[in-house]
Amino acid sequence: MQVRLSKRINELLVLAVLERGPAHGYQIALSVEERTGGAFSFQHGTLYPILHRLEAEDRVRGEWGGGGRRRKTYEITDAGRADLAAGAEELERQFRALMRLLGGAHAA
Amino acid sequence: MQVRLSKRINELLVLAVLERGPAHGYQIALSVEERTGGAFSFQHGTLYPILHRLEAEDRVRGEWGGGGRRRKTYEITDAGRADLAAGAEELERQFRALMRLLGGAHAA
DNA sequence: TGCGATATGAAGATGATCTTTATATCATGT
DNA sequence: ACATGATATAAAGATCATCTTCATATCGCA
Repeated sequence: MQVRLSKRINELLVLAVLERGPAHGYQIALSVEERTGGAFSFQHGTLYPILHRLEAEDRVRGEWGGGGRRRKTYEITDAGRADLAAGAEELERQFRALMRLLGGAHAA
Repeated sequence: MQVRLSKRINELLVLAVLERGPAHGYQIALSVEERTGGAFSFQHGTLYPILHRLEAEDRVRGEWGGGGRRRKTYEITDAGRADLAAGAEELERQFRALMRLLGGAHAA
């Protein structure tokens, strides 16, 4: 698997949540879990490094929010949006190829 | 992600190929690449450990084939077939959940 | 008799993810 | 006032899957 699928999926999940509007890390984790019906979730030791990577690569922009509480709000950048669109398409292509091969194996 | 998706996918790819009939490692690698249109492929340093794991867990059965050439032919077991069916279904469920979230992000 | 393809496996490196630890604020109950 | 649990982030260390490389060996072809 040339591209690490899990890594890519994790990035896309974060970007997809942020496409709906800015959020901070904790919210993103809750959102992913809720919006995938529990199929995907983040350990916080996984999520924050991903956010830092996305930020370092300008796919998201992070800003420390005011108000006592130490919290950082992220928003998706244009580059992030483009990456999300390309990634979602590529991922769907990959999964179709995968399910074609697995397809005969399960009922329904 | 509670279950490592890539690991699971790799196992299912191998099992799916073997469901079509016995094969040895090298053939499995070619088959996966061909049948997924290049979307998935194995490095041999990845494939053989997977086969050994599947064999140790009785999801496949390996037998050293005769004929000079050192080659081991694998066939899927009943447990492997059951695992494949369950895995394919679970994977499709996960994929649908994923695409629901990513869905708005790409054209078509 | 080289060379490339076929064929398998072990060892070491890389790196993504998970667990743990640390820190700190806020809301709620008592 | 104080404890507790939820919110919130991050670094450090452990684990483990995957990749790269090294090692071995046969087969077909030029």
